[in-house]
Amino acid sequence: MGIVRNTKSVSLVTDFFRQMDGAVGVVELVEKFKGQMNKSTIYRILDRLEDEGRVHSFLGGNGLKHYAKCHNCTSGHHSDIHPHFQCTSCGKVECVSCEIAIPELPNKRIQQVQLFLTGTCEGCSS
Amino acid sequence: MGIVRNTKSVSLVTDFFRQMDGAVGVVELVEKFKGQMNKSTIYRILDRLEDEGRVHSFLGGNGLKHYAKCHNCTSGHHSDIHPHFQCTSCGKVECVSCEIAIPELPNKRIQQVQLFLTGTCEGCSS
DNA sequence: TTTATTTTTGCAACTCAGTCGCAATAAAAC
DNA sequence: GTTTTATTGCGACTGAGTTGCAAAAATAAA
Repeated sequence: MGIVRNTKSVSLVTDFFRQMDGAVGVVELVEKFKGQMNKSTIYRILDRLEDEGRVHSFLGGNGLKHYAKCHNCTSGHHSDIHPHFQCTSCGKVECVSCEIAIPELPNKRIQQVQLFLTGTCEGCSS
Repeated sequence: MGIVRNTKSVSLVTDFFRQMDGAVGVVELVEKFKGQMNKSTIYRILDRLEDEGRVHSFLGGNGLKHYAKCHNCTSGHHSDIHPHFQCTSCGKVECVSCEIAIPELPNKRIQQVQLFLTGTCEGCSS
């Protein structure tokens, strides 16, 4: 259904994503907005933003839900599929803008590819 | 530490993996062995089998832990890294024996690659 | 600007995967 | 057979995520 009403909580979250590059775990978002909104509210707003194609979600290396803003997605269709990278040193998670080579498998039709990379980021490897 | 004692529970689990091709979620294992062993026991046995290099674990599309038997791994070192595939129709999860092309990213050192594929398996696409 | 309508929020209680401490049990060693 | 030590069962717990419902806030209507 998407976002219908521009509430204070909605603009807090959208503002956050506007100035946020990279991805963030829901746990951190709940922590960040604790005191400003309820945890259910965050989950619900993120759901709606995802419906609208304004953020996309994926599971981090720990299996926990992460969100990052979309770039060319529309409501109901997420078109920017890309790998995600997490630095083992600083923990930061980011979207990686590169093509994923979809493997051809005999007798299988691949519909979705989730690629999660772990390593050391530029800041931490120096 | 690995498996030190060959208990009834341990052989039930190892027997299961011996005749199991593909991967299985912990939830299904807990369900399968309900009545024969406690859920904590399953988790602990799987941990130890993984330490030993006899099974490997990964997170399924739902973020839940899955296990599959290893082929050429040793205690402390898992050498068979491969993608995993889940059929959206029958739900079956399997290990895919193909090489993963590790993407080169500027200023990043990639240490680990997790590739999870979703689609339709041969049985379900006919 | 007041009232009515409908969405959104807060809250508290819940589900479910996974973990933990500890006493009881079972395997292996002696 | 007895002792030692790993393993198990149990129950309680943690932490992410969900849900129902009444209260509050946003938009639409008057």
